[in-house]
Amino acid sequence: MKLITSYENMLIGKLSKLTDVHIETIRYYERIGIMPKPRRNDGGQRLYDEPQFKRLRFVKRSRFIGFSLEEIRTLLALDDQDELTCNEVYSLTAGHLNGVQEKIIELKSVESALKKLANQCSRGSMPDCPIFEMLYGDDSG
Amino acid sequence: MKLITSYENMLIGKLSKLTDVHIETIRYYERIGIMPKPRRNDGGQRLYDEPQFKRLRFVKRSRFIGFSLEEIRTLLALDDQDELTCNEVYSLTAGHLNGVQEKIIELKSVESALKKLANQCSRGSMPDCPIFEMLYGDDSG
DNA sequence: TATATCGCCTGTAGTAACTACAGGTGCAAG
DNA sequence: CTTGCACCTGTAGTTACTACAGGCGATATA
Repeated sequence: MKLITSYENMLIGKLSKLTDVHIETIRYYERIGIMPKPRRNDGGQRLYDEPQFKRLRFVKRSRFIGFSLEEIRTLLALDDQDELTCNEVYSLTAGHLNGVQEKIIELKSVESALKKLANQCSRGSMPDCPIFEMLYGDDSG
Repeated sequence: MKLITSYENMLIGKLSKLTDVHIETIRYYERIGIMPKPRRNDGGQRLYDEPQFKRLRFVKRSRFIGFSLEEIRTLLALDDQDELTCNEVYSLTAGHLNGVQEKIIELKSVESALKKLANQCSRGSMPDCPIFEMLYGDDSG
């Protein structure tokens, strides 16, 4: 009869579902120190609480944004040590934004190359496929 | 006094420069069968010729386009066996175009999230950094 | 009570596509 | 002859997971 899920004493499976992070990944994060070692119950199963949940959610969001685990480690360390200067966080973010924008530009050029390839293709089965020609021939445009 | 570089009996370093593929990567491609085993000189050094050069350039271009090495292996096999049907090549290409377009959309959403983060940041060193808040807080938008 | 099933445990190995050594040889120039 | 660079082999490391294998804990059913 409880409508609100308690964040206390969660087993790993529940944490996994709440955060949409695979169980194996959670254990991996623990192994490499991204997540702290959790309490255990008598049977040795991991028990998580709300702070852990929030931390993992933070990691998930940061990963989605494209931060590497090393960058996330830095962010978490800043947080843990209360040495969080917004400047550092900002420059990480701005740097990352830059990288993402470059990647978008790159992918767009790949996209147009692929479109060109696909358009030139009559989809016949003749031996000199234009796609192949383009990838293989001397002219790279 | 030769203005035209000969593609015959190239050492790996020259091939590397011509194709802009790292030496280690060329050897790696050989190891996994993407590139054939080349001839050797008396000292055991690899000797490459024009067909090898073209093949490597093909691989490079295909990698740039975003084909995986497995996909490239397929393309090369089609070529090697003269079983090249343009249809197969086309569907690989079209499928890949799809993937690239999805990736672009995803990155754009990441971009806008990052922009939002960066814009909200006053770059002070106050304890409650808006970037952190966004990544850490309850509201995910 | 027995058993079946499920979720959890540890530890290791595999994935993609390279990259980076360590330790040794080939080859051309001074 | 020696210096120095390019090349050789083979192995291990990288990123961020993912996938077992083999075994235990808890619970539901027969």
